[in-house]
Amino acid sequence: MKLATFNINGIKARIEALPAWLAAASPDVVCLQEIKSVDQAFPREIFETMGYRVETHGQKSFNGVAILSKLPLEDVTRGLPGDEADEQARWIEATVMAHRPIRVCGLYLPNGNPAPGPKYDYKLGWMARMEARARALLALEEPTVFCGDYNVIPQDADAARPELWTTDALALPASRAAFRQLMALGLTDAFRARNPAPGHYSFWDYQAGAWERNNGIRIDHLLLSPQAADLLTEAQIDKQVRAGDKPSDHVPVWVNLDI
DNA sequence: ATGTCCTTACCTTAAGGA
Repeated sequence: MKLATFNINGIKARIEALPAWLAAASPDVVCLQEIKSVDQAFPREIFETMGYRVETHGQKSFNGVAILSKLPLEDVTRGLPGDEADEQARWIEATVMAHRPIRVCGLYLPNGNPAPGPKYDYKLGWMARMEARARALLALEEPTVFCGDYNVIPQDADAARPELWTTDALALPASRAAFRQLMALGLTDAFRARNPAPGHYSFWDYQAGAWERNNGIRIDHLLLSPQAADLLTEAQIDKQVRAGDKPSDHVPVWVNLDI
């Protein structure tokens, strides 16, 4: 099963690039972030025609996540537990009915800039809530994948120019500590596990010629439960998508699971 | 670290977010 994560930075703006990548890459399941659309406005027919089931958790203008799947989905839930007052659409879960069921969580972790400040407080609070949710899911000891835009550069090796990010919410020590704490629950960073060398990125800013200079960062991750990690055969970044027509500032990251 | 992009709205232009 090929499972991908892709921050598309707006479904309306990516209405051509996303189907083009789906047709070329043929993932079985894709978690999308930043759909920037309410559920009713999401162009689901385009993807249904391509053989995908479509589950969205959107909001107006900002954020919004979705799962596209060629396999049946069960028990779809929306929203990250732990704060009834949080109205930002950043979390969706579904059980993908592969040969063996696999729980997939699609997430768009808050950016947190500027830090310090209320946005950074929200980021750290959100990460604590995610850790609680991950802990509960991991206790089930089933194949589970947490994939999405984490807005965290885990290590200096995940940035072309780490010195540019030292005061940024994506790389501050507290952000990295919260990410490490999540990993310490027993998760495997799929891409890093299969590609230990530095120099692989999933995001290049639109500004200042970041793509042309390969000034990238790796912030889109698929974290695997032990039972999912046992199934991992391959993990890749579709870097060339960033050079395509009207690209997102992120590119797809995907894994193959032997399931 | 800002040479851009996306979305919305008091919509031929600015703002907020990233």
